[in-house]
Amino acid sequence: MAAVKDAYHHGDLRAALLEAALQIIEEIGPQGLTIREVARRAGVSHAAPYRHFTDKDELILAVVERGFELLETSMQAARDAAGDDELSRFAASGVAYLDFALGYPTYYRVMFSGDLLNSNGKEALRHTSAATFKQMQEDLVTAQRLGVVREGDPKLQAISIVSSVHGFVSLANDNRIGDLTDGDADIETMKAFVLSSIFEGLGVR
Amino acid sequence: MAAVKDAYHHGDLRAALLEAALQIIEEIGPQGLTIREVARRAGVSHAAPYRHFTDKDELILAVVERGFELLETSMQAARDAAGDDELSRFAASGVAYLDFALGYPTYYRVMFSGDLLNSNGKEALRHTSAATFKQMQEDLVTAQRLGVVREGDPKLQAISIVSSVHGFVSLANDNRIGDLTDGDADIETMKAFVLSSIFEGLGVR
DNA sequence: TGTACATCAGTGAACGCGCGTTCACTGATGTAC
DNA sequence: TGTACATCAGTGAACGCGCGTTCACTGATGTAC
Repeated sequence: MAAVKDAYHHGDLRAALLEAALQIIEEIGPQGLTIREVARRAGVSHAAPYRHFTDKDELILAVVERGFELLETSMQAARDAAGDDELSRFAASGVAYLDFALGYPTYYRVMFSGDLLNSNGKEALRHTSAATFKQMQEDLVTAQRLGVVREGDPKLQAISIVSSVHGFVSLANDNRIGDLTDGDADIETMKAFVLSSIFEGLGVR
Repeated sequence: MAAVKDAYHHGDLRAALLEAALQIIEEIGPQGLTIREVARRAGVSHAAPYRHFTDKDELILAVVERGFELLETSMQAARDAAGDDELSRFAASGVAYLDFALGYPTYYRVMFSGDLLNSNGKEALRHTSAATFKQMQEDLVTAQRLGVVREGDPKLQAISIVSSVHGFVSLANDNRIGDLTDGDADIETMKAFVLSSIFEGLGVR
């Protein structure tokens, strides 16, 4: 809705284009994301985006990168805010992940749906998510050592956690949960329940 | 690879087109699914599919329907094979669901990704999945009554189960699990672990 | 069994469309003097 | 402060492409007699 400031020398067209891209994915879905529509929403000719991105994939990748920055920042902030207790820090970053996914469903979708990216983008994504996954396993090993999480293969435990979380936010973000429950659903209650089920499964005490 | 039998009067072009559609989604992804490519793979002109489907959406919907038939059949078969014990029947149908999703990842993707369907298709999907979900809740109520599942809101329990399962198969089918674990992953072991985590979370005994 | 004919599955040319990308251009902005 | 000029962000026309869909057609098949 933001009025175009100046026809010429937009100011920050790059950011406006990324914003428009998110908006499109949110309203129409990933298949509606075209350079021309992005330009349209930014109030600019369809050739203008090429001043800022060499091609469509680069634009999408820029959205993904911004999303990962946001995610990493908020997970780190949650960790820091949780103090010194390892389990608290671990739980806090998990909750932050969930909050990010539920609070920025469009980012989440772009970052993890995969359908949008070409192979280069997927490679970048692979590295980032592998790093997060490694971190998670280390946290689990620590938690096991502290005796707050059941002994077991941390890789399997991590897969199980990621499955629950990814499944829940995917369902929530696709509005599938409303379908399943006939609208009789409080997302916060469900979030809490899913989290407690995860902890239950890990044998957290 | 199957040779085209006859140029004219194909025999069962309809089935061949559905088969081709699945193949495309498997190899290229949903965004590669076009009427023209489907026709190409079936060895037929790009106008031929219109003898069997009024438009592209109808073709996709036909794939989805065949997928749901397969799913329902195999879940019912698993139930029947599990005997009289309610909990066994419930667990068996859950395992059947997982096996379907992992054994027919392409069907699963078409059926649950949502990106492929227009609004009519989504409506059909909504009804089917709502019915399955209702059934699941009834099973949980029974299991609670029998004292094998922890007391609690069956809707929340069901959401938690569906989240885990959907998350796991989504990750597995997108090859995301290989990314996360550097290929060091046995899908069967993971499947078993995820299932046991679900039961753990439900307090099954 | 043979023939005439209706049916209907598949053909191939054509349509309009929106896409990604390119290119010569224009004119606003910033800077050196 | 004023002027000349280089820069470079955005324009709009144009390209080739693959898409979904339509349409008049053709020729193989099935059937009535």
